[in-house]
Amino acid sequence: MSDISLTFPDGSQRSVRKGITGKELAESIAKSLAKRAVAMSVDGKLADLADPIEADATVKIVSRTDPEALELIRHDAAHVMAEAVQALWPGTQVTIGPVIENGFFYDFAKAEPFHPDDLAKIEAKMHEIVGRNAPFTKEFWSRQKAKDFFKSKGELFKIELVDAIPEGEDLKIYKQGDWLDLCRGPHMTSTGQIGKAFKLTKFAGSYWRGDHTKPQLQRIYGTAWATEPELAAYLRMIEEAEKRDHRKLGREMDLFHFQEEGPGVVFWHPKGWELFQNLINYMRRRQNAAGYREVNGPQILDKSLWETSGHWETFRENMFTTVTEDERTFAIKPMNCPGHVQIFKHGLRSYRELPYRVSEFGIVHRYEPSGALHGLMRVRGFTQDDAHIFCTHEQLADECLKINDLILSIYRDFGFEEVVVKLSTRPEKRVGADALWDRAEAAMADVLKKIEAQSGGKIKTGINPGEGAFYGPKFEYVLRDAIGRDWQCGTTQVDFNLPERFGAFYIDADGEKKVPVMIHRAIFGSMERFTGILLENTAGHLPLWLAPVQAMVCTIVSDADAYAEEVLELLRLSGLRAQIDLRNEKINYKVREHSLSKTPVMLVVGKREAEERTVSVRRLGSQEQKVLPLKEVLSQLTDEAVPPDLKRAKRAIEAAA
RNA sequence: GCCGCAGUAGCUCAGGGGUAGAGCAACGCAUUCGUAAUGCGUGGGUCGGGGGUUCAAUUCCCUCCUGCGGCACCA
Repeated sequence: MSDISLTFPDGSQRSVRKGITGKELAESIAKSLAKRAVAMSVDGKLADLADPIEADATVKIVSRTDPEALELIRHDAAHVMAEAVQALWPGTQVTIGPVIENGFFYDFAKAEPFHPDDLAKIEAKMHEIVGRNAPFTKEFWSRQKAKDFFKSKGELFKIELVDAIPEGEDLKIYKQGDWLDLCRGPHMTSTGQIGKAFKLTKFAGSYWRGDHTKPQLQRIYGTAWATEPELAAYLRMIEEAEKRDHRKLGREMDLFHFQEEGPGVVFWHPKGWELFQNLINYMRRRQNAAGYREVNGPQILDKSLWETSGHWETFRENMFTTVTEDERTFAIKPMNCPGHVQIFKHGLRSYRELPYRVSEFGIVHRYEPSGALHGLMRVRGFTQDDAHIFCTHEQLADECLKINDLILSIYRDFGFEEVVVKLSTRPEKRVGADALWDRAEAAMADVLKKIEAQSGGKIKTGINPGEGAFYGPKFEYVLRDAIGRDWQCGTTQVDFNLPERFGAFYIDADGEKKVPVMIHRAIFGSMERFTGILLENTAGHLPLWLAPVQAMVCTIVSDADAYAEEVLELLRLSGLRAQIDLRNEKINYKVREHSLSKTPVMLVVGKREAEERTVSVRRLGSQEQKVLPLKEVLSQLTDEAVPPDLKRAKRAIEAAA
């Protein structure tokens, strides 16, 4: 029998018998290793320990605590959960149970819904199965055998899965004791390797194959880790995430609320609106500096306009409409683009005016599915930091790159450095000829390459096939927040359709009428949603330039009231958003209250400060107190409160002058 | 929209076939106090809406609305 050469993680090489299994290999290396081994990695690909190694490869024996084993623990836990559910509720069909970030799920078909208490029952049964420590064994079955078997068990979904496996591919069955499942593998050596560090977290509805026209299944989510401290740390992390839920922060900080009569629309309170306006003002400055001019389009327009734009055909079910006394049908705008095209079209445009960039903080309404609504993150009425650029084909790529620069620069101002740019290509439901789509997608693919190259590898890119807007392909900018969640915010969409549909044109240098290309772009996307993201990212600890109330002057005794009023007045004259708390309460009480409402700066004044004309400064999140001269505090705070773009401008002016 | 769960005072929540309770908040009084809750007192609820069962419904049933967790959809 011939030998093969294996390379190990430490770089050493060894010649072994061809067809040696991972288990044999581990045993030949060290008994202790064989004991710890749960799987192996062959050329970076996880495999069962019982698999034979047939060719030269880099091999690592994986033990339970290796990072590679984590997905196996989770996958094995999914299998054990499926066994547990079938043991508790015979007749339940199993479907699929993949590993996901931080855990796993399994989708079941069961006539009776699960009850919340069932999670504990299933968990207990899982512990029992893990305790039995039955080995995972793999068998290769014929298609027919598998189908006959699952048919006899009434597992109709599994039969569909068998049919979906391409001809020529092995059909693997993994057994754990008496229970078995169709599975691609690999698995660890036995159920006992899963350990105890798992927990079922929630259950939910789902659709077979993710398709809402297919049967509804019941999904159970779980999390699993190699060790119990890791599980505990994960559960703590979840708790932390809940604490920074923007809906909770919105209430605690008195920023906004929702109520029954307005599903999906926001009631902004004074402090929330202040924050919102700070964001708008920042964006307005950035856009104006980048050559955009702000406009405002009508909120309600005749149906005919939406027919021309194609919205009536492709977006109708998402639109709020109204019929007036005279029986005209109007729609509340779900997008700003048709309005901007009207502005472009008004009067004759010369090629000299291109690129023609118009921006609008456009309030749009979309009838979103009820189940999609989620705080500020998904609403039915929201403000877009929208803009449209009318340009020539030649200008298109350059404009996309300019937008890219602007977007990335703005995200950096909010501390979002990790950004992924994705190109979404033509969807099934679309307007425009395929030739136009070919052209747009080719141009965008080219720009995407440039974006990646330009960033020096910092920006990751990707493709979302079929997810473009109905009028054109788009770039989606996805940012990652402080706790690792991804949010799609910005978007750049190239549109060869709308200008043509509306008959928009410009007079070119040769005196001919030409149809411009239109670029739709948004940076925050939805101002509401970005506010929510920002709140969760900062856990409510907003930077001073954004905080609705920047400083709270708190008195210790009423003897300091007059001085406190004077401090307040000076703060306000300095352009700071300050408030005063003269209530007859202890300072502990005031500090606690303003800490809970996340006021960034507390300026405490008592008798001493009043006499010395100082203030005691306490920053949110810190117990430290600094007693400083009033003058110094004013200059420090005013400096800190300058928005990042104005700070840059200030520096630029100083450098140039 | 689909599946499941929930809706009780401004907030957080307890209760449960005989028309409701706590803490915080609010209001009043006292307290002038050095960095995360001063004390005492008072007021406040058609128990999400509608319908049904019942002598009696906040409680049980139906239905609608809203929210929550997913799915599907998406900025």
